[in-house]
Amino acid sequence: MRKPTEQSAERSVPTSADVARLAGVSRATVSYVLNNTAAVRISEPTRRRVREAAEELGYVPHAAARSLRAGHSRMVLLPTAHVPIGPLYSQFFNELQWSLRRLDYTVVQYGSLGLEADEAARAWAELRPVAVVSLGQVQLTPQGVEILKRSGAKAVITLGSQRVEGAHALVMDQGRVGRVAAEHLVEVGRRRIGVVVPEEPGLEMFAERRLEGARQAVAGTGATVVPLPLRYEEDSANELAGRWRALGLDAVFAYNDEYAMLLMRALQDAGISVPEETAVVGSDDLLLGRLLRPRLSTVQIDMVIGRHLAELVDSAVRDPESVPEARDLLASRVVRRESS
Amino acid sequence: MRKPTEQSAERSVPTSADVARLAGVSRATVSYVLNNTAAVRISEPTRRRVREAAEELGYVPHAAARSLRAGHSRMVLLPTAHVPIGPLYSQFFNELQWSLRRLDYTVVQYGSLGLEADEAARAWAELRPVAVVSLGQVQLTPQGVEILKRSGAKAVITLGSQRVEGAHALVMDQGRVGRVAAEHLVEVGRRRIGVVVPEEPGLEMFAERRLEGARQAVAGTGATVVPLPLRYEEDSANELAGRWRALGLDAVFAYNDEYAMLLMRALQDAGISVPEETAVVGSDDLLLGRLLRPRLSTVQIDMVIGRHLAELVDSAVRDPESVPEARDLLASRVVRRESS
DNA sequence: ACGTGTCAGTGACACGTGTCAGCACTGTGT
DNA sequence: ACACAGTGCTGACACGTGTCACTGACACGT
Repeated sequence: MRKPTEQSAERSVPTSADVARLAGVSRATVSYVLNNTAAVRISEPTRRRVREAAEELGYVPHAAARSLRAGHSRMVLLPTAHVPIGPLYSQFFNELQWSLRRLDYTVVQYGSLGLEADEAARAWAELRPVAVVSLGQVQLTPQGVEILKRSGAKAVITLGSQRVEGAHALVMDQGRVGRVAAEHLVEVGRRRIGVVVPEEPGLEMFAERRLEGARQAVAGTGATVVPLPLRYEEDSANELAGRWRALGLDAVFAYNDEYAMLLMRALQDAGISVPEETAVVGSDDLLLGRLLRPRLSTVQIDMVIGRHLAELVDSAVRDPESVPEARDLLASRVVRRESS
Repeated sequence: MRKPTEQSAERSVPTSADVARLAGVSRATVSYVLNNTAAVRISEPTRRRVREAAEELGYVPHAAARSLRAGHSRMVLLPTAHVPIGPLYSQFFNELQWSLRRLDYTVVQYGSLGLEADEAARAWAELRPVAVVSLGQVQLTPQGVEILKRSGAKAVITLGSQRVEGAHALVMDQGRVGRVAAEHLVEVGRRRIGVVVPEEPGLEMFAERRLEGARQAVAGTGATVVPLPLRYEEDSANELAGRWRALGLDAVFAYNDEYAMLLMRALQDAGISVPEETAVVGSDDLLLGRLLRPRLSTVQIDMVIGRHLAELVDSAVRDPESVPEARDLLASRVVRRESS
């Protein structure tokens, strides 16, 4: 009764030593049994005793101790700042998470709101993740990448259009979205095509690429592209619609279904007929776009990036030297409704 | 030149021992300096040498080792399954993250997609978080709570309308949203009020409470409430609109601006005039709702929960026995536009 | 009686960190 | 000359885990 092991220290969390004591075996045996270590043979009765003891104590291994001993973890860190919204992102994210779990990684999102670039990198490095996937919300510097790699990260991967020295990159071909939209508009006979460029921060890298894609699509067709800065507010849209005739456009690719809806309403309120006078095309195929009259034409995007990205992570972890510089084509097609 | 410490073991992660060696001091001193331990006095020149050595090696402390030694962490775990979308959630989430950081907690989101309840709890427990905030996407059982508490979690907090034995709860008064909506509709003279109940999984707990709130609001006024199951699809909305006249409703609170927009369009297509024949009220005050004609009336919700929740976490960690059973009123008001 | 082999399990170390007790010096008062 | 306090630093332990080298016990063939 002098040892405080049994019930007196009730509130301390059980360790594998406690399990070993209860099962009457050594700690090593406990480890072998609970991890199903193949190279060691333990008799079935002993296995049962260990498992029952673990169950009874409610033993849960200590991840930190485990990865400390192992010298590495299977943690993939996903820095998060302002959560982007929308079903597309949600789908991508779920797919990434799911695919990484299948590959036996643990996905951890780390809130990095309000941290400066290298400060953030240091915070991430403390967790010793095996890989870091940056969605471009926190700007990653080459120094940041160096910090992470030095801390043992096998792979640092940037997603999107940014490219950082030392990091792997999965380039999303956002340009493709602009390209198919502009191609469609040219095909239906439009000549002067506006391209909405959102002014909201954090969207630049998508917007710029889509604009660029549209430019490529019209090259050599005689059509032209005009960038149109727009904030996601009614006033901004009305202001733009007010000087629409002066711009002399007969079509607009509006970055997004949301921006498209906003702009289309403003155009109609300003007396501009859609699609006769101006065609409107959005992107993402939101259900809400189908509710407007005319129904909104849109670019439908297949989000298969999640699985690609997961595989990129895995191969980069296995062999950090291989730099596949993957590129995803963002398979996308125009769904023509009534607004174009 | 026989020690592989300097450049030959280049690729190994620097530890505090390496820093100590380079600075020519003991490891203890390094720890004291880098943590600014108040109770120990170290001369300024030594401090500088240590800091410079740490800088030169790119030393980053090992969070796992640290929390292993400390016996506790400042990690708040936020299980994530299907990411809910929408600006409201985004705002809440950023606020929570920000507030917890100010209280010196580290927020970690853990992807728990596809895990069963207690399996998930065990996975979380491995990380030994000091607190777990469950948003109700993964159903938490009393056993799950027990597992977490036994693993050292000081606070297990559920957010939303679920309540779990053993866990603290921050009850969001979702009923309030339904209440103000229904009150408004009664006030403008409506008598038979439909309340849309989304059939999508994961929304039940919100939907049920809002319905309940609407029921409370009409009690004693002579008005009645009719629940209307609806999927977020055009077909479902059209089907509902097709039998609208048979339902004999003169108003509907549609759970959401999105559902409201969907339903309103279907009603109009079915020849039912809004708001004359049927008034429509949504919730969340999406910008897009203002684009429809008539403009959508909506319930505007103040999301101040983030800070409340952070404070609840902190107080629960400080004194796990205190059970404040907090309740948030979801301060909300109707913004009347043209659809009601 | 002795080497050889298999089975079932154990003891001890290392991972990187924080902290406690203690040690060598130096000044300071008597 | 000695006690005493203060300063600046170090040695050693503990946290919980995985794994390697090793040990007793027993069976078998000669």
